[in-house]
Amino acid sequence: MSDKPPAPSAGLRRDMDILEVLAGHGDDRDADGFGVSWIAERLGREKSQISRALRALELEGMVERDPVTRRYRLGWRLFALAARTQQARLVRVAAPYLRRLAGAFDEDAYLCVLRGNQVLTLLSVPSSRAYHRVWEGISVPVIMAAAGRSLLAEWDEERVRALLRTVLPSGLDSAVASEDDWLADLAHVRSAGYAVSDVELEDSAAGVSAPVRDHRGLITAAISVSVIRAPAPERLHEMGAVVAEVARELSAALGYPATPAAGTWKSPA
Amino acid sequence: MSDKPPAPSAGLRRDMDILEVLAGHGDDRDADGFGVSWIAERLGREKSQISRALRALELEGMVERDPVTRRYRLGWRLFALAARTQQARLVRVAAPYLRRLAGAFDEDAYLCVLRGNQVLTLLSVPSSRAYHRVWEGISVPVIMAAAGRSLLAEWDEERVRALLRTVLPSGLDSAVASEDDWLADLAHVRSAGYAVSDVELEDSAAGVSAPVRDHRGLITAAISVSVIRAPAPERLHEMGAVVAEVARELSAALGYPATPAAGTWKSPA
DNA sequence: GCCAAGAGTTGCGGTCAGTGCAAAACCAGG
DNA sequence: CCTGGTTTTGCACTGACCGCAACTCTTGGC
Repeated sequence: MSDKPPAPSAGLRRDMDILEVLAGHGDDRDADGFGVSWIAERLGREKSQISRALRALELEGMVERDPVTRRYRLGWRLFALAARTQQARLVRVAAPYLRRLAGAFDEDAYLCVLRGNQVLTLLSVPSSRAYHRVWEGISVPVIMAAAGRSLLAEWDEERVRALLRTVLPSGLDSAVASEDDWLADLAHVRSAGYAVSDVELEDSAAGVSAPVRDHRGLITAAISVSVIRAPAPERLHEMGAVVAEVARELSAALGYPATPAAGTWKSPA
Repeated sequence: MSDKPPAPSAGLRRDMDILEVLAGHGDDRDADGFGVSWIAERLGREKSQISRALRALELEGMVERDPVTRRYRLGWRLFALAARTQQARLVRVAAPYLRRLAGAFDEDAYLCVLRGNQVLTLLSVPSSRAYHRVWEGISVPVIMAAAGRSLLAEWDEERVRALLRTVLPSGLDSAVASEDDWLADLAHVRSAGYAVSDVELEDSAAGVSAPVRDHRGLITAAISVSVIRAPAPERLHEMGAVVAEVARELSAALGYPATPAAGTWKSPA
C-alpha cells in the first residue's frame, strides 16, 4: 500500500472528518442529522469505529443524538466554544454596524475574514427581501467573494500573486488578466478605502466592500454589501464611501487608534 | 491509584480539555491566548503531549496560534462548525425578536436552552446601558437563570423534583421550600405563559421569561428579559405578557402551528 | 550583544488504546 | 413472530500515544 504515512493524531483526524460530515451543507434538509452507517460509508471507515467515536463525541457534547430518530448532529458544545472565539468577539462588535448598513441600503451585509485562500463569512445580515441564503460559517475562494479585495489590500504584490495562483488555473490569459485587475483593485482600496466588485462568478453577486482594522492597524476583516441589481456606477461609489465610513467606525470600535477625520462619535444604531 | 478506569477515547478527552482551557472565562484578559507550558501545568499533563496535540488541533483549525506571541487560542473552525448547529439556526431566527424585546424595555434580553441541569445562554442582546456582561456560551444552574422556569414548565413533577435535587443540597428545609415554589411557578408558566423570577442568587438578576416551542410544540428554548431595578409587580406582569407574546411569535416562526389568537402577522423589527 | 533561564519541540522505546472483523443485539415493519 | 436493516459489542493484534530527557528556540537582564 502506498498511502501509509504513519499519520500522527489519527484519532483527531477521524473525529474532525465526522464533524465535517455532520456539518453537511447547512441546508435545512440535513437538519435531522445522519445515521452511523451513512457516515461510515461516506468516510469509507468501519461502522464500529464511527459508532464508538460518535459515542465519545456525544459524551463531550460535540455531537448530540436525536432521542427519537437516533441520528446524530452537531452538538451544543461547539456553540459554547465558538462563543469564546476571537471571531465571536468580532461578530458581537460588528453586528450593529452591519445592521445599520443592511438597513441603509436594504441589501444583505456581510462580515468576512481571510482563511488561507478562502474568505470565511462570519456574519450575514439579511435585507428585508424575502429569501436570504445563509453564508455564515461558509468559505468561498478569495476571488469570488466581494470582500476578497479588501482583505488582501495591504499584502505585498508577490504574496497576492502567489495566493491568486493557488486559486486561478495558471497559464491562462484570463488568469493573468485577472491578476493584473486584482492588483489594480487593491490599489484602489488603498487609496479610496473601498472596493467595488462586479459580478464575478455564477454564485457570487456583485458587491461593495471595505477593510476593517484591529487595534494594531492590520486588516483583519472586511465588511461588504451585496448589490443585486447593478445600479449606476456613481451609485456604487456612493455606497462605497458609506461602507468605508462604517468600516472606519467599526475599526475604531475595535481599538484602531487613528481616525483621520476625527469627527463626532456615532454610536451604532 | 483508584481512578484508573481504562478510559476509551483518551485522545479526544485530552483535546477537549485543551479546548476548554483555551475557552477560558471569556474575559477580555485571556484574549491573547495561552502558552503550551501553562496549559500543560493547568491540566497536569506533559508539555510534549500538549505541544503535539495543539499542533494537530491547529492543523484542523480548531485552535490558532498568534504568529507573534506564539500563544494559542480557539480557532476559526469552531466558528464554522457552530454556524451549522441546530442552536445556530435558532439564534438566527430568534435574534430579531430578542432585539425587539431589548429595545422595547431597554433591558438585556436572552435566548436560553436547557443542557442537563444547566441553562445555556445562546444569545444575549444588550440594552443601551453601558456595560454588558457577555453570557453567550455560558451555562448556569437552572435555578439561577431567569429562563429556568420556562424551560421546565411542561416537565412532569417527578422529573422536575429529580432535576432540582441534583442542584439543590438535599435535605435542607429551604431546598424543599424551593422545590414547592418552583412547582408552583411552573404551573403559573403553564397558565399565564410567562415566568417572573425574583433575584435568586448573587450573580443572577431578576427577570421575566417565556417558553419557546418548536414545530412539534415542545418547549425547546426560552427567552428572557433581565430586570435590574425591581419595578412594581404590575409592571413585571405587563412585561411578562409582552415577553409571552413575543415568545409566541417566535414559536410560530419556528413552525409551531397553533397561534391561538391568529391575528395579523407581525414581522420582527 | 551576550548569556542564562524559560518556553517549546523532537527522538525514542514500551505500552495501551484504537482498529477491524464478525457475531450479537437492537429496531421498525410486515 | 419473523425479516430486513442498523447499531453495538467482544476480542485479538498492532501501531499510535505517553513520558522522559535531550535539544532548540525565544526572551529578557545586564
